[in-house]
Amino acid sequence: MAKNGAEKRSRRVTIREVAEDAEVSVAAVSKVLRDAYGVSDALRSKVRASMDKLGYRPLAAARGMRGQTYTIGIVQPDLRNPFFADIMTGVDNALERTQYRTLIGISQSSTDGEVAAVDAMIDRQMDGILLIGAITNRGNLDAFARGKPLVTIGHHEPAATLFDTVNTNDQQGAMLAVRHLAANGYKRIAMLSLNSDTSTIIAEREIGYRRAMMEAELGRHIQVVHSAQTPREAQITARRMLEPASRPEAIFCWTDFIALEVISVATELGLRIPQDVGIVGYDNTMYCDFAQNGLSSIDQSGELLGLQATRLLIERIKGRDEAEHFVVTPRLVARRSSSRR
Amino acid sequence: MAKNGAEKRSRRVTIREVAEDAEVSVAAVSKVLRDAYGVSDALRSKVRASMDKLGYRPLAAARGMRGQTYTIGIVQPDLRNPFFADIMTGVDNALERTQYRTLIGISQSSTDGEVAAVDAMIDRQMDGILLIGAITNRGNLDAFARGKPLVTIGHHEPAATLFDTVNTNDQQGAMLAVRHLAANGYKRIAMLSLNSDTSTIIAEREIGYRRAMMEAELGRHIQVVHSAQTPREAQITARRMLEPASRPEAIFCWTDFIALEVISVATELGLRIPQDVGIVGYDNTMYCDFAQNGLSSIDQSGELLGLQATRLLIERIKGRDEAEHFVVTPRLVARRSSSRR
DNA sequence: CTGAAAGCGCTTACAG
DNA sequence: CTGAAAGCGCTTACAG
Repeated sequence: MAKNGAEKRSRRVTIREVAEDAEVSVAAVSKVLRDAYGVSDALRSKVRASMDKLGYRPLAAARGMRGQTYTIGIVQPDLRNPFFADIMTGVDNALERTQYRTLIGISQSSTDGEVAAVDAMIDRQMDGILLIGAITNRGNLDAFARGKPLVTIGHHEPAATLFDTVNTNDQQGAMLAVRHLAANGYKRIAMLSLNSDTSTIIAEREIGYRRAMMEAELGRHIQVVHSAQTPREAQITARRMLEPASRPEAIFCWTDFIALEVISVATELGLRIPQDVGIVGYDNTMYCDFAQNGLSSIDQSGELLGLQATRLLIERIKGRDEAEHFVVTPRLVARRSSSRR
Repeated sequence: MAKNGAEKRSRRVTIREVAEDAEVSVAAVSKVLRDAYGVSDALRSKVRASMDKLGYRPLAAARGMRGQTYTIGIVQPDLRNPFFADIMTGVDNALERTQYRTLIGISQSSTDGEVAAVDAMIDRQMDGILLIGAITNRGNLDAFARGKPLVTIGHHEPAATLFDTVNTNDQQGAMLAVRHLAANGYKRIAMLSLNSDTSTIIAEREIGYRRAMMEAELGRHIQVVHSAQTPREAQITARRMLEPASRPEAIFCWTDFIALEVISVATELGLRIPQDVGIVGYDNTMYCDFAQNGLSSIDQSGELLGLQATRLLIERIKGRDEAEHFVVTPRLVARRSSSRR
């Protein structure tokens, strides 16, 4: 069994060996490790020297049994969405010059998957959890938050008290998209949304879409189509939407990723963008800027969201227990895909 | 300090409470948990009932102190490269119906970052480590492998004995790309490679490129240009390569991601693809298939790589200690970007 | 300022 | 088949 391999594996240097080498107590070494108060400079440097000499590294799991593991767990639904990389840039910036490391878990875009992923993080003694694109209900989120400090990104729960939320104003983001398309002369503007009755950001974007359509007196053209987020499903849905009989003049997509699929299908069908169909995405990921895409999109500052969420999480870990709810104002970035004028 | 928040946090149900509830010993509960031998059905079901009743969840960190954590650490250099998602699909498939979970760490594309990321995994008691796109030297890899079972994806080290490697034949992949371009009438074929003197897969691809160019009697046109993998750097390099004076007829890019940048810059400059410039990428990620890209690419079966690497890692965890080196044959997928004939 | 001792939640021989 | 006890590598009161 595991014995063979394990036996041969090099034993770790422990805090006890460092203590022996430095001729101090184990407790003293622990204090140096944690930068705790009440350690003389002489003792500290003696211990540091022994640590270096022996190549000591603290075992996070053991530290976690009593104190912290200095690890933040990030739970994310879909590795294929490049927006996640933007968020992570902000997270990394916030964590620079701290002892914390991040570990990423994938929630597989289902409620069960999300619960399992967060539970796994709690079981593995993360000091705090950053949950991205949550789709589970308030009850579960509260339960998570009772287990560990919790901050969500991309989930609206303004009345939550046990955890913090970080969002852009998604309703406003959708309104920016619709107003922009309307200003460019598009009237039959459809929305290609995510097939989810649990995502609050999707709900908000749909509300914004409807509101802006009404405001622009295009209420009779309101059409919301839902699709799963797999490339395959998105493609099928796009193909259906672009059939000549019912083709909208413009499509507002809930994320860039899906908008790129629509551009692809439209291109295949010989449709010209933006003349035959206008397209606006969401997230303003790096793909929008490629000349072959030229995709207009709603920028929600992923980097800022990641940065702010991480700051809030650290505060929570340090003991804050009043909730904070942070909301960023989105911004439209117009490119070729929607500029008919 | 952390006290306030921590004090309020709900205490976990421990193995001891389960034992009390089921009126058995702690050791008995542990055995049920691990599906160990020597437990009667009666005892097992009694314990299971108590676990469910109390909502018991084992604490991985505590298990790890003596046994396994049932966690596999995956270290990866760049979240923006979509090829990683393909690998993860294979990993997840291999782990289905096992107790293992994955946790992903980012190595920031530097040697120091890679060492730090792997060390962090070891400190956090992962049962095994999957290292993707390694750039560190043999000595460090051996040191990692002495700490934990280790398998690499995308790193050639055929003589390694302490860890397994999983790769496509990168030399062959590059040769496929060049032969395909040559067959399509391109002669001045340049390679846009990664700025790295430590990546063995890059080295192999460059060797393959040179070999195929010689074979096609295009040796005088050999040109290898290096760029960092940030979108910005890639863009600057592409712009330089596409200047009229020195423009190659075709560019073979070390990864799709970079090829998309080249398509973007070429499109901006008004160059037609594939007439004015032919392009082939590597990895055959989902973006290749978008009609606006139509990017020919070398498929290296990311899903298979992930699946096989995970299987090997589990074997290592279970005790295997002879090295295995798995190599997949790459395959060219031709699309519009290179089809001049 | 320093250290001995208890304990975190598990697993592992070992004895019965 | 079952259980009492030691121990994994740390941190945390507490005493000096």
